[in-house]
This record gives sequence, structure tokens and C-alpha cells, in this order.
Amino acid sequence: MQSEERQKRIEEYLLKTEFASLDELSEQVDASISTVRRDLDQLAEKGTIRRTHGGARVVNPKSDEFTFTARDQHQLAEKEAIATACAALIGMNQTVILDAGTTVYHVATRLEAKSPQIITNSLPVANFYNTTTKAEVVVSGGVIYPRLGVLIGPLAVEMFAKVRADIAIMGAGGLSPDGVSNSHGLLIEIQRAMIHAAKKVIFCLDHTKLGRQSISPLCGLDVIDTIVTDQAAPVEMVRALRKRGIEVIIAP
Amino acid sequence: MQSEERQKRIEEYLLKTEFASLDELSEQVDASISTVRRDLDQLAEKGTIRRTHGGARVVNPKSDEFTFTARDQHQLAEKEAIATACAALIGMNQTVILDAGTTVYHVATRLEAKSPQIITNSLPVANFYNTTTKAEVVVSGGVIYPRLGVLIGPLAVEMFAKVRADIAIMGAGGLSPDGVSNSHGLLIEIQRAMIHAAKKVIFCLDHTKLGRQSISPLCGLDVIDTIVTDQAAPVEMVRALRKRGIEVIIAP
DNA sequence: TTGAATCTTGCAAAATCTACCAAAATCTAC
DNA sequence: GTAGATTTTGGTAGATTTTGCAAGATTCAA
Repeated sequence: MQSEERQKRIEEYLLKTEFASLDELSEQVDASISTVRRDLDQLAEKGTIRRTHGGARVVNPKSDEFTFTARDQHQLAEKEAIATACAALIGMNQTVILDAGTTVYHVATRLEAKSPQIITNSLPVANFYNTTTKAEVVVSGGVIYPRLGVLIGPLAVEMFAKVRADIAIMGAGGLSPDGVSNSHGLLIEIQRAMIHAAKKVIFCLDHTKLGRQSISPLCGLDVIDTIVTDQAAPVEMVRALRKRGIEVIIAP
Repeated sequence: MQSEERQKRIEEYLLKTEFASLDELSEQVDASISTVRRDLDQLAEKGTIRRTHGGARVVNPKSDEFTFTARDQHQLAEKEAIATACAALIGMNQTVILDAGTTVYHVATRLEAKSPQIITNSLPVANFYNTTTKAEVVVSGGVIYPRLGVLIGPLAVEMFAKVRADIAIMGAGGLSPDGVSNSHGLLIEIQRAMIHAAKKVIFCLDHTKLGRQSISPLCGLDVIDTIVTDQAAPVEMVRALRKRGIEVIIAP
């Protein structure tokens, strides 16, 4: 087989799988690893694909960004259920702040019909709404925090400090009786600004997050209006939260 | 068999298979490798097929799809050449402002090795750099302008007004002796801020943009340091630009 | 920080390309 | 129809490109 044909088959294969290792591609086009490596270098030069350590991936995956989806596999069914339940809480034409977690991303994909005004610092969310005109999307400025696809830094904080919204849909690393916490310290300040800017604050947390504590404290329970979780949520925790006046929705 | 018939059969065979090796074709038309080689040279000259190492391929494969927007298909080869030439102008660790055109996007895909600091309002560019830590990417805030994947509005303008960069890599709708112009009025103000923020201003313009005028005037020629274009650029225009002290680079 | 995987680089073998040549086929002029 | 010129064809030698491999450097994940 000639190099051009090989490269085309590599492209096609990557379009299907989104990501492939060198071994995989080598077998797929029946050439040595070295040859595949050189082909990938050329394709990357052309800009059609993206090199990664150990393989390659498409530049513009039609679905989601890769590392994002990888992270997403955990608790996928629960997250989708939570997202659907949470989206149901949003009215038509509301202004919604969307946090940058994976669960919140799923909420974003279900909001299109409500023609919302969205404010976000999540690249995947921005990307999702790039092709539609149904929603007006405001993206905060900031520096890209790789892998998470989120914009951070003073620019982002300033931006959220300046806006007002009806609802903020948030994610977090853990929720305990002491409050909500998150694993990425750099996000804390931004999330506080988001919460401050919104009239109503909704947290989307699958059951693994409840009762857990993450590294950086984010806020107390008193700022939370609603929590959306899944059926495996510990009953006592739910009862305690409701006792404190927090609406807890359990997604089916 | 006559040479004409042979060439016709070669064309037909290639249309079916998209790729073919010399051996394959030689057997197919029952002629020696040398003869097939000469036939292919002639067909390639005519433009009906393309020569590759070890064989040939059809010029316009039906499934040569690019995941980027439809706008991108236009002048693709030229844009890639321009992008490569433009990327060569960037040094290591420089701060680079990237505009939101498709040509500029191609430049972005070639900058990773220079570990640049990138400032952009282009979602595709932001997305491209989402997975890597090689470059620091600052995204301007703004409202998503759907079809183009670009962030616009006061947030974006303010942001670019606040920063300073070594180089701005710009695109535009047209360049005439009167100056540079663009088709999307909403971008003008942002582009002006970009130009103002950069020490050196590079415009990437394929030959179809030279001599053309677009709707909204953007800036005069005097702010331009360098123009990167392709070989089909009108000679007189290039000479005139150089006479005005603008560096014009013609990508091979 | 360590160990494993992956990348880079240089090199030699294999494949392919570029002339070039001689034989075969075709054309031309008579 | 035929001799000589012209074109086409198939083959060959040397240059070039591509390929696979392996040693040493680098990167990644734990």
C-alpha cells in the first residue's frame, strides 16, 4: 500500500474511533509502527489529526472532547438521569450560569429547547452551542486549564463578578454536612462568583459525591437552593439536607 | 492496445478504487510498468489523476471530508501552505494573538512546538489546545457568534484592549490599496483591538483576498508589518505592497 | 522518583523514480 | 509495398524515497 492510501485509511479510522494507538493503527493499515508514526507526523503537520503520546486522535471530534468523555464514563447513567431532572427545573428564556463539570455538561445538552441565555466558562459547553442559534451563549474569558476544558484565572472571576443570572447549575467534588468542596483549588474562586451572581443555586451531585469531602472548601450548605442527585443517594443525608430547607431532587 | 484506450481504462479503474499501485495498473491494462508510468505522468499533467509514490490516486475523492466548516474547503491547499509559512515566522515562547479565521486556525495547529502563549477569541483554536500543556492559551470572553465559532461583544474588545502581545496573526475578507476590510462588522472592533495590542501584525490572506474589498473597513495598510499569501497572488499587488514597506511572504 | 512505555534519531535494506537505450511498432514519402 | 524516420514500448542502471529496525533520550503514570 502507498503512503497516501495509508494516510487516508488512518484518517478514516480515526474519524470512526476518535482515538487510536500506534499498535492499533499499525495493524489496521498493515505497516510497521515507524511508518505509522511518520504518517501521523505528516497528518498532524497538515492539521487533520492530533498526535498524542502513544497514538493519535481527531482534531475536531464531532461528539465530545476526548479526555472529557474519558472522565465521563464514571457513573454515566446516573449523570444522565441527573442532567435530565435538572434540565426540567429550567424555565423558558432564563439566564443560566453553567459550571464546568461533566454532569453539568450533560445538563447543557438538554437545554437547547428552552432557548436560554447561557453564561459559562466550560469549553465543551461553548463548543456544544457553537452550531446552534437557539441559545445565546456568553463565554467567560480566562486561561485554558488543560484536560478539564475550563477557563480559569482572574479574567473568569471578574467576568462572573459582573453578571447576574436566574440560575447557577454547579458541580462539585464532594458535599458533607460542613459544606461543599472541590478538588481543583483554581476553580473555587470562580465558582463562588458564579454562586454569588445567581438568584437560585442548583448543585448536580451523583451519589458518590454525597458525604464525601474534597480538598478545597467551596461554600456552606446555606447558599444551596436545590440539589439534584440519583437514587443511590444515602437516605439519611437526603433527609438531613431537606431538614435544612434544601430541596433535594432524586432523579429516577 | 492503444495508449488512449489504456489511459482511459486507467482512469476508470482509479475512479472505482480511488488508489492503485503501478503493479496493479500494469496488470489491469496488460502493459509494462514503464508504460503505465508514462501514462500516469500524462494523466497527471492533464490533471485528471494525481501521482503518488508507488501508484496513483484520483484527484477528487468523494469522501475527502474535513471536519471543519464548509468555508474551510475553499482554497484549502493554499491555506495550508500559507499557514505553514506563517507559523515559521513565530519564534519560541512568544506571545501570539490569533484571530478567528479559518486560515489562522491552520496556523494555530502548527504552533504547538513553539510553546507559545496564545491569546484568542476563536473557539476552534481554544478547543485545539484544550488537551495540551505545551501552550498557555488565554481565551477572551464574549458571546458566541454561532456559525464562525468566534467570541464577540464588549467583553472580547475589553479583553484585547487590556493585553499586549509580540505578534498578531490576522485574517480578513479583503485587501485593497485603500486598506484591509472584513465582511463581519461585529468583528471589526475586536480586530482593531488585537492589532493595537501587538508589536508586529501579520495578515494571512490567500490570493483571492488581494485586490478585493469587503463590506466593513478595518484598518489602513500602514499598520501591517507582514502579509503571507500564496503563489497565485497578483504580481503587481505584491510589488505595490512591498514598495510601501510591507514584507510580503509568498508561500510555496 | 522509578520503571515502563513512547519518542527521536540514524542507518541499512527495499521499493520506487528518473533518465536513458534498444527493439518493436507505426508512420511517411515515394 | 518498402526503406527510412518517428513514436511507442519494455527494460536497465544509478539516484532517490520509503520502510523497518534498534539504540539512546524522553515522557508518563504511579
